[in-house]
Amino acid sequence: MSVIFSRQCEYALQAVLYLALKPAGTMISIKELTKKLGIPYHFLAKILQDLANQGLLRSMKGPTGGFTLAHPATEITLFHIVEAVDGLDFLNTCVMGFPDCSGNNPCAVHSQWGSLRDGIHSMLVHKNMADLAKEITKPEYKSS
Amino acid sequence: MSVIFSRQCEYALQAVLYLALKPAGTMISIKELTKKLGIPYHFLAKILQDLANQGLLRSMKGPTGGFTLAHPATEITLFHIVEAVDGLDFLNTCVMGFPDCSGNNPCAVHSQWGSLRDGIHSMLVHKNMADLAKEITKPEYKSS
DNA sequence: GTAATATTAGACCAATTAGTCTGAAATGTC
DNA sequence: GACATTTCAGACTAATTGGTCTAATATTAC
Ligand code: FES
Ligand code: FES
Repeated sequence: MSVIFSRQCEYALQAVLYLALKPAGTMISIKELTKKLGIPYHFLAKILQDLANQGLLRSMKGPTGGFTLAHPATEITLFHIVEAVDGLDFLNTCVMGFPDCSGNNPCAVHSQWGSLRDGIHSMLVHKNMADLAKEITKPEYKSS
Repeated sequence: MSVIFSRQCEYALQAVLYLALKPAGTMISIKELTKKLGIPYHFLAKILQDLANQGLLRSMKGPTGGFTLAHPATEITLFHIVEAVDGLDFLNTCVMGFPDCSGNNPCAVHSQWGSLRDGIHSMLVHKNMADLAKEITKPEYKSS
């Protein structure tokens, strides 16, 4: 199992971060992304298409075509991507799997989990792509 | 998607908690568990068998048979159950899906995720079944 | 010992998620 | 306009997880 987010979502996060590192408006092809990030070509294609349809990315066909951020990197957060790919269910589901995660009918770890979840939530909301681009040290993002 | 743990693991947590509410040594049948907790009978059977094989539960066949905790409720933590069912991968995998989650090659949210993860980890370790049994208010656990 | 009741074991099926393939449509270059 | 290169759309396959079914075995009660 992956941690919290689906693999699809993880790939989306990685790819969008890669785009954020390029000068605004630069078109990046799936080919380049798949080569640098090691994500299966056609799978990534579908994910990016989806993000484009949802307005997070812009795309263009033909040679010199590719994908680019649809908004300034400062305005795209991790949260936007997670929301677009996996949805927001993780914000109100119970760790122990009980159906109603709320103050009404809390499980025995509800309050503790609540604050941890808030922590995750705020991490996602406060980290925008420009921040991440500045902090990233992974080599696959750095070369050319 | 479930939050962090597989559905199997969620069911295990719910079931073990149910056992912890009964006087030590009381044998509880799958039938009772499945009725009270709404978990599919045969699926739960497999999960409990597995927990028994791993030494967390004791089981007995025949009428008056069933399952019971193999150790005092104070000595079984959420962590023990998660470890037995899902394993400990969640403790060292990257939120963004990168292969190596460590200080060597951290992603841009590694340190923040690290402390949140530690929070989850310590929640699991510090909550034992006796604690949970005391705190639980869910009706399905309370009636006889 | 017989019958009833419970777990055990393992094969099996269903649903979801991950990943592949093919062909069409758009765009840039010559 | 022909051609190469790219995304686009959707059907398809593979793998994992969730869930079902059946027959066997152990135990209790009569
Ligand atoms: S009810 Fe369990 S985490 Fe909210
Ligand atoms: S490297 Fe991403 S969370 Fe550790």
